[in-house]
Amino acid sequence: MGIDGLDGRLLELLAHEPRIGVLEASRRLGVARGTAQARLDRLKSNGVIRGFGPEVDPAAIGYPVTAFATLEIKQGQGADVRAHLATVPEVLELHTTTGSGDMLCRLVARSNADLQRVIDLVVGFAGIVRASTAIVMENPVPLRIVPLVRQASREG
Amino acid sequence: MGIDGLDGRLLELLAHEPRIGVLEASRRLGVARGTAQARLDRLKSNGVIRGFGPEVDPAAIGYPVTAFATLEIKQGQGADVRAHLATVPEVLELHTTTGSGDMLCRLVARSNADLQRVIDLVVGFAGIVRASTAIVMENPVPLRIVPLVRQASREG
DNA sequence: CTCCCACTGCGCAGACTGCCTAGTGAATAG
DNA sequence: CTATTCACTAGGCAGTCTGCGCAGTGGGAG
Repeated sequence: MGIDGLDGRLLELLAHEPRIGVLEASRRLGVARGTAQARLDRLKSNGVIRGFGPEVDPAAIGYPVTAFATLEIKQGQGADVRAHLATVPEVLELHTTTGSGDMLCRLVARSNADLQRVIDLVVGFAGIVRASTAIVMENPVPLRIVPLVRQASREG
Repeated sequence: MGIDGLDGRLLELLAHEPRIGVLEASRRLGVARGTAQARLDRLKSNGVIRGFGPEVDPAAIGYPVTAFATLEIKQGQGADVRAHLATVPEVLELHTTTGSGDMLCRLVARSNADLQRVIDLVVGFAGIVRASTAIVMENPVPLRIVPLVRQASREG
C-alpha cells in the first residue's frame, strides 16, 4: 500500500514540473513509457494522486488576507455549523478537531477590514459559541508534500 | 487585476477536470482556442494559477493522521524555528500569525502514536516555549477554491 | 519447473500543442 | 470623424504526445 522509489521519483518529478507528459517523465526516470504510464495510473486509482487541479492563489484574485479561526461549537450543532460554513466562499477549508467540540477553519478576506465582515459571517450563526482568530502574517513553509513523499518512498 | 467571468469559468473547468486540454476547454467555454490559450497564459503569468502540481493524499502514502499545532516562540528565535520546522517532512505547512509571537503548523503522522514522535520532533527545539496540538478528526470542507473564484469573478 | 507479473521496446492512428495569419468588432485617443 | 489598439474568431501547419496493443524478457512465488 505504500509507494516505492520509482513512485516517489515520479511524484517528485510531477510536483516540480507538473505539465510534463508521460513520455517525458519516462525519459527522465529512465524507464519505458508503459511503465511510467502504469505507475501513474496506479497512483491515481490508489488515491495517492487526488488530481491535478490548478493551484489558485487567493491573493491574486483579490483576497490577500488569510486567517485561521478556531470555533467552539454548541453541543449537537456540529452538522448545522458545517453546513453553514460550507456556504461561505471565504471558508477555504474546515476541520473538526479534538478538544472541546472545536473546529478549525481557514479564511481569506479582501483586507483586514474585510476580515471582520467574513468573521461576522462565519460566527454569526446560532451554533457557534466562541471564535478566536489568528491572522496569518507570513507563510515560511507553503503547503508541500515532496519531503514527505521522499520519506514515504524511502521507508515503504 | 481581478478576474472576469470567462476567467472564472475557465478556472472552474480546470478545477473540475484538470487534465482537460486547451482545445477542449475552448469548446466547453464556447470561445476560440486562441482565446482560451491567451486567458490561460495570462492567469499563469498573473500568478493566479501557481501551477498544476499533483494533489497527493498523505493518508494514501501512510500518513492518515493530521493535526494542527500552535506554537509559542521565544522572542527572537523565529528564524531558527522556521528553519528547524522546514527540515521536518511531516510539517506540511507553516504560518506565522498574529498573537503572542505564534506559529501555526499542519502536521501529519503514521498513527496517533507516531504523532507523539512528530510532535517531539517539532517542539524538541530550544526556541519553542509551548505547543498545543489539535488532532483532526474530520474534514467537512476540504481545501477548495471554486466558490471563492466564482465570487471573485462575479464581483471583479 | 511453471506461472505470473512487471517491465521493455516498438508501432499505429488519432488528437493536441505551439505558432502563425487574416479578418472583425468595440472601445479609445486624437 | 478617423486612426489605433485590443481582444476575439477562424483556420492552417508541423511536430509531438496519448491511448492502445503486441511480443519478448527476467525474477519471484507456488
